[in-house]
Amino acid sequence: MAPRTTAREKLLDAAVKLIRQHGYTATTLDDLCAEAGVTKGAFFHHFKSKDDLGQAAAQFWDERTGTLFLEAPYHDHEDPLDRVLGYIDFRGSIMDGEVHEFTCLVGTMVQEVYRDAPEIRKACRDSIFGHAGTLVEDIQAAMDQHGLTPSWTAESLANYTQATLQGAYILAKATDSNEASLECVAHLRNYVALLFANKH
Amino acid sequence: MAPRTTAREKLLDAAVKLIRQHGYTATTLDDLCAEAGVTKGAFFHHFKSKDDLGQAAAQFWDERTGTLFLEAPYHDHEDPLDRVLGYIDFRGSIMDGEVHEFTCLVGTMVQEVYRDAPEIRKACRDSIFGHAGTLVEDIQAAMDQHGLTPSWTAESLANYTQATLQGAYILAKATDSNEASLECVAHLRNYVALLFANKH
DNA sequence: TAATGCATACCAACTGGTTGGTATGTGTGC
DNA sequence: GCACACATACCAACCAGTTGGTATGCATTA
Repeated sequence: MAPRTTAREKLLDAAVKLIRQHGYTATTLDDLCAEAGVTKGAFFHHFKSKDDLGQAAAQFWDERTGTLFLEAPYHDHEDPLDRVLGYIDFRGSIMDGEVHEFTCLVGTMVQEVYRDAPEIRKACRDSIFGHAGTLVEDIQAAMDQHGLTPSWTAESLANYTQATLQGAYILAKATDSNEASLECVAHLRNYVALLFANKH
Repeated sequence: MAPRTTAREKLLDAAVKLIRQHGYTATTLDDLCAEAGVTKGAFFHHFKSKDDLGQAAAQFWDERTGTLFLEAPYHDHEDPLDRVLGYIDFRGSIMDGEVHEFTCLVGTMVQEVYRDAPEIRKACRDSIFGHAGTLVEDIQAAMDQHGLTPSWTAESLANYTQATLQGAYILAKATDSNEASLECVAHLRNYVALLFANKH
């Protein structure tokens, strides 16, 4: 990925890192500027307020992760079910390194700001549900291919994957480890496999 | 439940309410004292610091929710699988009212403090995994009764229920609604039902 | 071609209000 | 009297945001 050169991009990178580590409120403007290597003046040249930065960070996160998933190998499978299972496997494969490196910016941020910063909440919602939306087509295709007409929808299953992954991140932060999180990914994979195991 | 009479209990109630609404860091000592109807002097008589209150709040949450679940009707089922499924149904039945009323204090708090307040992180971990632990016996009994010897463990399935519920709370905060959350509970229930649907 | 004016991207210092916490005082019950 | 459970007043540090400035680039004009 091209190195960030502008102050705005540096601040967004700093926001992704520090907010995942410390939360939104505990991350101060001074922290962000120090991490980005710019001054408060530069900050306020690009952002109207701290909340403006938070909203931009959620959108930036959505774009960046969107690119990551767009280029992920699970799209290469021909079978839609393999794509869905491959997506879950991919999510597990990137649950590595320091906890803050693989946990989610928007899931972290929305927990504490959902009442006080509606614009940030909406940006977080759009990121989470927008990302879930990228899975719906493959899930629906797998349902059609298997002749499934269950009581649940492709959309609710897609949302469910995001909920369990967000919850896995909470377990990671609670334990400061990825062990319980990876077990959750295995259960999620098992659930999807079970759903489509039934023959029609 | 008996009304809270001491300042300490009032502060803990205030902490549960305000931290679920605003997050830990954004909830100030002044906010807590105002909500509890006491002064800073009372606060610091009972708590050494804000972080001390945070740790006590996590423990208080664990005790209070422990009592709630201990008295929940799902224990009445004779069949252990019915108790597990009943537990999930119960979790869904209390996902009602204002979002902050049914979301989780410890899941909210650990997201932002896990690096900066290890004592709070541990109290949150103990609450989450301790609560998961209360399900292990029923899950194991259901496994034994159904003759299941899967690759996963009762403990990992118990942890998985907590992860998906925590994630469901994140979706609730992102959408300011319980709709997506209840769908997640339905998927969780479906998964557990599927696991035990197989005959031996 | 050079001067000028303006826009942009910053910088360093500053500000008013807030914050977590401290010091001291007071009332009550034993 | 002392311990306890508070209340009040205060403090130093911190916070988000502001202010006045500089440096640079670009378009326009003479």
